[in-house]
Amino acid sequence: MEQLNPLQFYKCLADDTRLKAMLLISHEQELCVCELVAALELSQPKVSRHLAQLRQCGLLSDRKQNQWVYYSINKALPEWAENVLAQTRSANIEFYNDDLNRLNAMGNRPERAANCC
Amino acid sequence: MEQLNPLQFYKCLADDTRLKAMLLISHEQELCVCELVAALELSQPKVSRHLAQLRQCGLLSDRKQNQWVYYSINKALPEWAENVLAQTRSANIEFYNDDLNRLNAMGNRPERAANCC
DNA sequence: CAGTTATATTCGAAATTTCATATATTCACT
DNA sequence: AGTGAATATATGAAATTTCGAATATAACTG
Repeated sequence: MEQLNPLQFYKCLADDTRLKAMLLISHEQELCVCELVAALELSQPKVSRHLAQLRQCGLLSDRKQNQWVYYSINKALPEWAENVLAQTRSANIEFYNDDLNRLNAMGNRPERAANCC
Repeated sequence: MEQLNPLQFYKCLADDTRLKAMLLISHEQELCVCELVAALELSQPKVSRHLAQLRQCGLLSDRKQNQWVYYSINKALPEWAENVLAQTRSANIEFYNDDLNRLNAMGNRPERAANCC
């Protein structure tokens, strides 16, 4: 993958679904599609499509475990982009706070325990 | 003007003309429309339209002096947004370096001296 | 006041993006 | 094999964004 260009980076963040997904994932380290569907109250195909775009542009990584696909911030992101995300996340909690509450209220979340065994 | 929302902010940055204009202005403190037209090699109405949008969203301020309108980064920008711009600008010089060179090569630039008398 | 330069705005067309819906795939469980 | 849950993708329509071209405004110049 060629070096992330700032225009492409900001185009990725210039959509409500993608921006909230990025901030939620950044806040939670890792989220699977069904958790994002519940938190954002959006259709599964819509969420999946935007996550695919974020992965293709190099903003997210995914890992498959059992039936779930977990997305996380790509570790290979340039430092400036990491900083941009961190700044945005910590200064705009009210922007995604409702989504965070729905996430925490969600029942039947996939067990992350399996991650470490 | 209501509080700048991160989605609106990133939508403003998600266009080649607007992003380069923001980075150039951030780099030079202040630029007028004709300087941006020369640096970006774009039509005057196109540059003007994008600058108007950036001003309306609160990213830029303008000041009129004689026949020129100078645009600068809005001092009232939230700190996180200022930091985002600063990070982006210093880590992506190659993204707008050609434009900067054209700006410096430009003859007949309006005299900024009048600014201080 | 006529001409020139700098900037802004309008408007419909073109390009891009987003979306809902339907369908495909993969895996777990029985 | 058969069912259901989680995820991905294809497709054409709808919405949004961007653009060029024409025109408007405002200020300086002679």
